[in-house]
Amino acid sequence: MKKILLVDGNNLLFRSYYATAYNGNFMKNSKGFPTNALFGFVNMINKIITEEKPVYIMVAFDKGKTFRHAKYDFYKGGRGETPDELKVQFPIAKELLTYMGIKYYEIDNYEADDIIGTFAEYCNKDDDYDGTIISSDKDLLQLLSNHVDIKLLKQKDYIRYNPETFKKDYGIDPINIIDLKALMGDSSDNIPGVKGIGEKTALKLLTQYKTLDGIYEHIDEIKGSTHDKLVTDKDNAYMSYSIATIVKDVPMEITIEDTKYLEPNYELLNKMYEELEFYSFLKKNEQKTIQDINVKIINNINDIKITKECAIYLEMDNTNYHNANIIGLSVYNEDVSYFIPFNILKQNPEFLIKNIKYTYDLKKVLVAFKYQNIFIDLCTFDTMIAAYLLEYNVKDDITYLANEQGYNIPFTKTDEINELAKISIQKAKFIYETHIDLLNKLEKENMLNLFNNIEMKLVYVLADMEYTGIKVDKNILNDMGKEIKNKIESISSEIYKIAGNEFNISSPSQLGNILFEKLNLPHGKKGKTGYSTAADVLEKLRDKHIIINYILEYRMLTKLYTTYIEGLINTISSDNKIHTIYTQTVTRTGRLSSIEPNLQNIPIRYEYGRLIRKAFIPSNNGVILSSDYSQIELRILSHMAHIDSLIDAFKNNIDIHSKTASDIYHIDISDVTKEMRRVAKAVNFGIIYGISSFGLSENLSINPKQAQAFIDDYLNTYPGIKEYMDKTILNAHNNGYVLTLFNRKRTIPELNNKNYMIRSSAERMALNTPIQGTSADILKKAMIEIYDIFNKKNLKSKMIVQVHDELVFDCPNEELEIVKEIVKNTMENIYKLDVPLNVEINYGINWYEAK
DNA sequence: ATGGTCACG
DNA sequence: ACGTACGTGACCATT
Repeated sequence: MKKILLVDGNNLLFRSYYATAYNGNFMKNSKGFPTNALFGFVNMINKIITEEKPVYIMVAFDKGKTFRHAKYDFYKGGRGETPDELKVQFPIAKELLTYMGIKYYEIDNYEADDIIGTFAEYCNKDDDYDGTIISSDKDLLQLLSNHVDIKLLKQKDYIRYNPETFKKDYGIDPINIIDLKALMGDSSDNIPGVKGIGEKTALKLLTQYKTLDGIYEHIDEIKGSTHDKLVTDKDNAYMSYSIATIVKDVPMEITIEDTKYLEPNYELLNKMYEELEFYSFLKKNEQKTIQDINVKIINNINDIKITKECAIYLEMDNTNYHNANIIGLSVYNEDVSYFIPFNILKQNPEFLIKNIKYTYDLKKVLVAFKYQNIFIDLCTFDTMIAAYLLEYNVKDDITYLANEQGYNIPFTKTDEINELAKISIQKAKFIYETHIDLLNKLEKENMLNLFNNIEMKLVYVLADMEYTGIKVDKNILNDMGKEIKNKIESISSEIYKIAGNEFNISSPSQLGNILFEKLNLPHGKKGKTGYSTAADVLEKLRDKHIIINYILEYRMLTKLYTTYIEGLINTISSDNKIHTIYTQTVTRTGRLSSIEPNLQNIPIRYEYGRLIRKAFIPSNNGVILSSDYSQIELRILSHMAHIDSLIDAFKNNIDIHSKTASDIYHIDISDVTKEMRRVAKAVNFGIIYGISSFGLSENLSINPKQAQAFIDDYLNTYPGIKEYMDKTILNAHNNGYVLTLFNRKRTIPELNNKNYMIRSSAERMALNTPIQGTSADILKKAMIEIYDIFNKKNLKSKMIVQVHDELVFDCPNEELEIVKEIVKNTMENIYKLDVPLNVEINYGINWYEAK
């Protein structure tokens, strides 16, 4: 059996163009030639080839006047024009394919679909071949057969359909997609369909009568308005049917054997990549040679001569630097390129560290050196941070970024010191050579304050927090673990008894089988793999069967056991502390995240899980002190949108959710019930997240209409919020990005996506990011300031954990009062908004008691 | 490797 | 009619 890939070239190019284009502002090479669609296209083709390993592959394009109408009209604002910036990329795509060793076809007056349809038909007629279609266009589903499947591309990944899986999902045979389209139409394809009939009605009709013909044969059995609509639009339905049908007999003298995937012509391909400035693709085809730098591997500390600022790259043997050894240090500037093995380095690093100015992942360097009792404090430029702020793709391995920037550093992991030194020094070289460019870019974006005064300073704060760590009482975790384990065992046997057999309760698919097949409970939404057994689905089934309670209990207990008992115990170091790593370059909003372990999601909402916090204790006699901002995001929103009534409420310390409740229910605040407050709280969250009636309705378990009524009431009460939201979205569309108060930038290419769902999601990001991001900025500023004050006052107290709007301190008893004062004062006054910031402080003998 | 689930703000 | 809340990370089962 030989496999042929049938790639929808038009679809791929259009997708990648519109995924990354916003208002004429998109990727071009330095000559100004647009390259955004091509970049995605090449990426996609490479990915498909790695994943599918085809023997045969062809790419189809539309050509000439397409009679099944402009599928992409929607994008073109009805003008029927493909944007010039996209048009010019088509010929290049075809040229690239040729160099890649891939055949492409375009045939006068046919669409890509038809060529694919014809190849699909070849596969159906010849048992030697199987075809796989690559496209995001659901039209092509009609081509599914025993010999043809499809990889239906989604935003991030794909779904693979064959006739069976398709029928399972849609309830009709693939070929009836045509009948479906004939009924429901397709606006993106200019297929009218029958007016007033949507997917639901169409599917109902088709399950009963199988085809369009079937429906009209039994038209008398169909009653009501559906009947009338069908009669009125009969002609349209049949016309739509013919438009929706993909041609399977395009006259062409091509055979599958013609489409054999050939060896690429690397010379021409690379030349083209050079032209397009696709350096990251270039490297894949080149010999992985190492540029000849004269690297000196230092054997004697006295051989080192450094007179000016240099870039360094630290080589370690593990990505978790709390548990890793230093292999050596590369040092680079125009005059020197050294590789200093660890045993030499540790002899006398003092003279070196004052010249360390440019790094990649400074925090890693700081922490690793702290473990060696070496303290660095003069480095002011970190490539990783700069690149993150400028929205480059930043990973903890520098090689990715360097290669994306046109460098050619191999990913090879090696123990051989000469080779390692050569590779390592190139990383330092990359850091040295690019720092000015990055600084210029930061300046151009008005981000120097954010970079220098927030992010770079924060690196030192975080390094100290990570190195300090938080002390953990292992016995408490062990004791809880024993209790939880017993509970899990008895609940499991209870579940097996009810189910009638033993199975893996942790397997969603096995559990789904038991619940929805064996016990016949009503099932809700289904995902790609089967029925959902998520907590919100099970919650609705609580009354239907006692097993549900047991399962929810089992879920909670196993989560606690695996993640918070076993998981945490595994991360405790020999000093009885947990040393997390705060990732400063991951989130799209500017928040931190915490890994290995994640200390930002330790249970708190439910009492039993919350007990885990008893294991987090002060390092000596003292307290764990926690300080958190109350409703910081709502305050920021009130500030940014200038909502006087909310600002006043905050000024007067009025409970904001009750205030909102009184406003949207139009009652006095003293008459607000708990339930009203709960609803108002959900609405407030919704506003921050970029509200949708559906989202709110899900959250509150009410119907979307009621939810919409709440939203309308809210926005009528606070017209300023509505204006602010409209303005934010409009600006986001115009610019293609949003900013926080401190100029942190988030580019959102999906704002222009043709898909309503994706575009809406982008708009919600545009609404949420300035709020969440500004909150993150403020937290970071407060952390830096508190850290400085603690140092200046020589306090023993330590900031040890950050949880987005909360800081946690390890505080000796004698410093309790001063720390309370410093922390509250600093956090509340770190930045003046039109609203006051309010901080609550709690403390106790462990994290649990600090509530 | 990826999706489902669930822990947090 | 579409099919949804924003931002994360860890673990398990499954491919």
